Amino acid sequence: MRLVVATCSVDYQGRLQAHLPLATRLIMVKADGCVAIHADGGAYKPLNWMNAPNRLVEGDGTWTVTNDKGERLTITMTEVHSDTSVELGRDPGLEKDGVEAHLQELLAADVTVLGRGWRLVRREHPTDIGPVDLLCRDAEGAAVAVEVKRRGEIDGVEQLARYLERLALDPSLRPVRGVLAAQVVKPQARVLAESRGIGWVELDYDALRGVERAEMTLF
Amino acid sequence: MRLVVATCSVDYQGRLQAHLPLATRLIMVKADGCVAIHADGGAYKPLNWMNAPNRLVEGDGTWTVTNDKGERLTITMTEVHSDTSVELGRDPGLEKDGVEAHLQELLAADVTVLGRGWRLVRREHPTDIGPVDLLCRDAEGAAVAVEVKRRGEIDGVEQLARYLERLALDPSLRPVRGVLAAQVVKPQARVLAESRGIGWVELDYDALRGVERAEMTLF
DNA sequence: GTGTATATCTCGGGG
DNA sequence: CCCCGAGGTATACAC
Repeated sequence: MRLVVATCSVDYQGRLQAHLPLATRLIMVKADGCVAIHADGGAYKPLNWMNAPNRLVEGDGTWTVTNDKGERLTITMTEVHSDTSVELGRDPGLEKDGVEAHLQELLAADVTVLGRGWRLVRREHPTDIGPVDLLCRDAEGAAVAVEVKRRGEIDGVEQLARYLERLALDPSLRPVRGVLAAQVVKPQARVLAESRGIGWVELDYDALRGVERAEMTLF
Repeated sequence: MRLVVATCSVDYQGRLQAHLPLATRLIMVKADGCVAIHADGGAYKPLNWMNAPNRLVEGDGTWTVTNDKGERLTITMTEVHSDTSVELGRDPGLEKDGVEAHLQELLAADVTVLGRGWRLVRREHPTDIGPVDLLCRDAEGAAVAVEVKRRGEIDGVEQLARYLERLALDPSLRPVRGVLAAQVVKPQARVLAESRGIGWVELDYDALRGVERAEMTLF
């Protein structure tokens, strides 16, 4: 990784046009070639950047970074305050827990959390516009499509509604109803869901995990 | 801005739980207090981070960053390879051109681009689920809701459809139709729009800007 | 490659 | 503060 502190102006031309007036900034060049220009604030997002793969040409006080999509980043430096490189090596990567995929796993392991007597037919049940998170049958044997979210918002309801439209075309599933399952279901999402005849349920992640742990201990 | 290169492991607990095994990384601390841990690849996004405002406590080989939302980032360093600080000063900020807001401005300045004889009623016309980008009247005086996007995709059609549902409840607007206006309208979006009776139009950004420039020259 | 969904999204605006 | 919408979203994954 190369770290350059320089007084510079920057121009980006590609998906939009953007210009940074002259100021002192940090320019980070990673091993994969990506370039990021950071100010001393504004969370982790750089002011400007160019992802890999790209080509970096260092000219006289000007760096030009281009890629195959026709994007171009031009850094014009009036003064370079420091220019250091450091070898970091390959990173073992981030281990996550508590994202939607995990929530879906926990639910799939015991869909009776959603309703007494329910059973799982299939995870990631395919439709022609994308996969439904969980396809279940309720105690009466009726099909239920479940959309799992960390946060239940309007777009989750829309997504489920689109799937329901498709699933309803399959005679073996009809009639099919939908349930939005999330740790939190926002008020707007509740309103929209109810107005479309879609159910919703809030999940307790820690309890789900506790249930799983208890069962793993049991067997 | 402070830049520390260290061999460290990292744990984050908050919106999810995440762990980074021991490896050498760059730790960036900005003037506003935000902390980001970068590997030597993976675009500009850090592996782990903590936004401002927060509290950073430096202990013996361990940094602990906490905030009021109950999030906690713990960095355990086994070796510090370098630790430098640099004064960057306040950044003048990014100037953008070519984003949706600008597209909407250009369209609002001349809605006849969308249809002969159209006139603009209001920009950001409010509904109870959000504002419609442009509300117009066509040559016959019928209401038209226009959703402006840089790229017209399925979610833009859904968004406009939701607005149309609401607008149709207003007798003074009924009947109201919708048009998705974008520089590019994706095939799926076209299909979905047409199946819902929503129109779509592709815009030439440069031409729009040229028209505006020409008019500004004229008057 | 396009298409679809997720994200500790980030960021900004409005109430 | 939350809610909502845009983003050069980025990123992963399926087709």
